[in-house]
Amino acid sequence: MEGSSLSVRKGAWTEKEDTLLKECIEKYGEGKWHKVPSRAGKNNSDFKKNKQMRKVDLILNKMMRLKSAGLNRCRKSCRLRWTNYLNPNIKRGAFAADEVDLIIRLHNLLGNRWSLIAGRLPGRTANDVKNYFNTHLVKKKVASSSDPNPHLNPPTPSFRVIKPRPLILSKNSFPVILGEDKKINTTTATTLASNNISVSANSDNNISYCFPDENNEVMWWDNLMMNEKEVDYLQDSMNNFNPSVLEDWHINEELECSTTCNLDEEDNYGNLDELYLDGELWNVFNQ
DNA sequence: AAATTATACAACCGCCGCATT
DNA sequence: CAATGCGGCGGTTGTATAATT
Repeated sequence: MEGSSLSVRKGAWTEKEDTLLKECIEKYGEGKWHKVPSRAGKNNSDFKKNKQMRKVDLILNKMMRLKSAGLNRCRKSCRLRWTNYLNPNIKRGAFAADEVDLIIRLHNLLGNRWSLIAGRLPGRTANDVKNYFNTHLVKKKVASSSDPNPHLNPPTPSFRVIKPRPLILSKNSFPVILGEDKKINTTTATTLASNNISVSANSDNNISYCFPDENNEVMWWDNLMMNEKEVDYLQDSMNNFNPSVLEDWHINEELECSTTCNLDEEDNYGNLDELYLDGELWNVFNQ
């Protein structure tokens, strides 16, 4: 699949190209993919030239694509080859049963967001996950359909995709914060506490959900597993919220503040037992 | 054994959001 | 503010290999 001298190579990568790319990544690190084709296949001294010379190099490389000595590949091809194949962190071999289980669960939650799904499977790439799903999981579902003409009447998937919903709300649609008694209503507290969801607000009165510990895998998972019913419940609470209850709650105009809600089973109220003005807004989950 | 079909997965394409110019 | 370039993503295709006829 050799193209003309001015076009970039396509198709399968050769060993030589792989070597050039690996050496380039080892030398310069990942990223800056637009620079990779010109960097790969050159020795260090070439890149100690002055800025102007490097610019000339780049132009020349664009024209010549380093015909024989360098890597005649576009930036996207380089990135793809590295992220999907050459990266030493990639795990090879068949998917384990627990990995498959996780893929199915995450796909139910996230839909075809392969990069997100792969992000929870160490060593697996989005392409791997996508390929695996399409070849091993989708076909099984389709094959189970009894419809003789799937083109006219496509089979209904046996799984339901629940897409995550953004949970950032304006002050006037948010039900949680009450007045000086530092209490929140029962239903909201129950939902929040059972999902370990925290609430945060900045000085513009924009209130957001966040997860309590972004480094805690179990927490992350628990919160993601919040099902559609629970989300509906929460949204419903928000829709029925009376904004007047917010009036007594003062947001420090200088500092950002955040709260953590825990359900108190004794009086069935969610006590606002943590409130800190540390100037640091909790990491917002979604925008 | 040869031809055909199915499968697996590497790679490409077009689009998008974001940052920079 | 528009244009441009970049990194990244998901859908789709291409192709080598395996399985079947």
